[in-house]
Amino acid sequence: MPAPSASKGALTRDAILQEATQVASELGLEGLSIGRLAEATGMSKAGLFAHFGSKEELQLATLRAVRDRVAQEVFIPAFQAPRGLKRLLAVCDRWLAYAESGVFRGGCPIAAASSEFDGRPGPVKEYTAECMAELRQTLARLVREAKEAGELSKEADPEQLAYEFHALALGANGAYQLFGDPKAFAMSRRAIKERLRAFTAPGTRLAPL
Amino acid sequence: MPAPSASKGALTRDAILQEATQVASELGLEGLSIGRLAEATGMSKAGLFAHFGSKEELQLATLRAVRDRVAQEVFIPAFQAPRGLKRLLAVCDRWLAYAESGVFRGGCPIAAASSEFDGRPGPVKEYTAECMAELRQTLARLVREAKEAGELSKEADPEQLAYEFHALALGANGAYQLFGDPKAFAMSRRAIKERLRAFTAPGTRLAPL
DNA sequence: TCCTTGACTGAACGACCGTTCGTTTTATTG
DNA sequence: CAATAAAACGAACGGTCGTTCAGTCAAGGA
Repeated sequence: MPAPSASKGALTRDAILQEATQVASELGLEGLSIGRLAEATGMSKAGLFAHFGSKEELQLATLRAVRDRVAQEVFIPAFQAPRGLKRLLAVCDRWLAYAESGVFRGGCPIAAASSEFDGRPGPVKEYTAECMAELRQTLARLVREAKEAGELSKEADPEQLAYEFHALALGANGAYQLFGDPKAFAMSRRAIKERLRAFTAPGTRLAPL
Repeated sequence: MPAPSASKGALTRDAILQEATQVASELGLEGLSIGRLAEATGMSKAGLFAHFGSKEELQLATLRAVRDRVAQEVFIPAFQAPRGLKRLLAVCDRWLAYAESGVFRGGCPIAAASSEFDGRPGPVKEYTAECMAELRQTLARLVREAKEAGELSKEADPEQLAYEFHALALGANGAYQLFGDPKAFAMSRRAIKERLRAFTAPGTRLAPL
């Protein structure tokens, strides 16, 4: 992930953030303490701290790193699918695969942060809300494009469907973490597929999802 | 809520737990610190601590208090609806109303705890998982009963639908807390209604939900 | 070669954490 | 009312938290 010609500081910063995203995934952004993170990365508290200047900035940097990772794991590959229904399904499928894959052992850190900080106003809450809103708006846009392509009927409500798919994605992420049951992903996939079926022409293929 | 003839100890314990559920709702079960809780209830740390013996026991007692409240706000009234589709809709509707009502200002504390502790094995995680599983199993049973009553077709999969409704309920709770947008509840209600519509006889009334 | 700059360290800070202890106050009961 | 039990207290414990600061060390440019 780090550019090969990056300075020494940027290199260790990236190493810190990689560890930080894992901890945030399992223990949350508050459980991500500077002392523990310093020990895990083999450096001093003060040395690590200097890279961020405050705990809040460390939390924000961690979330930004997660967002970048989501872009590479979900959005960039999914957007190679042709515009329309296929692209919509690709984003749903990729996000679920991302949550299932174990790239973050404790599930999506942004999802965790959105629950952890929804009662704590401030920049961290705002940033996670932005990320969540972005995902939902993207889904809504993809539904709209599938309608424009004639693959979904006029009755399909983009905001409504985006809301539902978003809830099903987060639900699978949460259920998997809480119960350890990987069937959650299959159930969310099925729910999305069957919901879309109501808005497609009778013979339509709702491919690999 | 407390029995009128309860001892003094039980009374203050109930008062502590009422405050604790509010804090847990907004700041989570880890944010619920004994010092802050003591200050909020106007007693000393040691005095409060003695009621529980450990922080973990305080957390468990808080969750038990929330569960009792959910029973009174959701399950008991909803189960007065006649068995079948109406009872299923009543549970969904009541749970959403509970999440929207502000009985817990930061949303459902059990939902918050399930996210906060899903990466921390132990009694607290186990208890929240039990509560969540109970809700899902109840929903599945109600779908089954609606099928037996002939109100839902044979194709309706109780576990699948329970999973979906559960995800939509948690999704509304989370979206409302994060975005402050009460439309989330209407969208979850609509999603549940339209999903059930696919399994009902053409003219069926999907009443007040 | 000297000097600057950036990265990092070790020690310390005040604040708060959960928890323990001994004592004092308050309820309950005979 | 007196005796006993329960409840609440203040002070302190070791530990961790985020943060600050002065100092070390190595790399890079003039």
